[in-house]
Amino acid sequence: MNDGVPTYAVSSKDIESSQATPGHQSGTSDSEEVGDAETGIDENDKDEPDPKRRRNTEVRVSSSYRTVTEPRIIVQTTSEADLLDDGYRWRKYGQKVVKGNPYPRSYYKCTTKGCNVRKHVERAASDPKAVVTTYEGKHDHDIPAAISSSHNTVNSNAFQLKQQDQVKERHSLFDKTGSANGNKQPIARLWLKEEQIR
DNA sequence: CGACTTTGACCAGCGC
DNA sequence: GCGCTGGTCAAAGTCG
Repeated sequence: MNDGVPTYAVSSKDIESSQATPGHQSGTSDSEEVGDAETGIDENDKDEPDPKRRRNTEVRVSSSYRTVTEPRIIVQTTSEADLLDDGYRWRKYGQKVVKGNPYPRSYYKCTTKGCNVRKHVERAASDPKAVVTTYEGKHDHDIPAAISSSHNTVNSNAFQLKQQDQVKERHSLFDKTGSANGNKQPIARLWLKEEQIR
């Protein structure tokens, strides 16, 4: 997959299972197709294609274009919440159902100006409670102070340290506040381990 | 009013 | 060469 790209993964077993999932049929692409409803809508006016469609995009930054040189960090958390608030602000830009996993994968971008960090969030097929977050790139900025979540800030600091020092360690997150308030933020466990994925 | 989410479509790589 | 799959874009809609 990626060669020479340092990838920090966690619980490779889970990741493996979520990737491979043998015995799982794709079953996608129901024979839905465009049936009939659409037809008859300004057929003649082909001059104006769907506004949704973007035809002439100058430069597409497709995944394949990227010369994967950014560090990829895979973080697995055990949480009931889909989105793990790590202190940064993210904007969702897509969601896709990937093969072998009944749960959709969500794509987020860091909304900080100039920061091109992306992250993918998906649940493990085998364990719905396991949320796998894949970070691509590194934040070249501080955690936005606007984020009002002290407990999360602690988490992010720890995470940032992991990124920088690349230390392998295990962390318990949201522990103090999570149990104290016991509602907004579920207790999540973050497993960080340095690992090379080839 | 601004920021964010949702959702469908497009595109390129990869496998068969 | 074709079809499938994953990843991203962008407009519309929603919420604070």
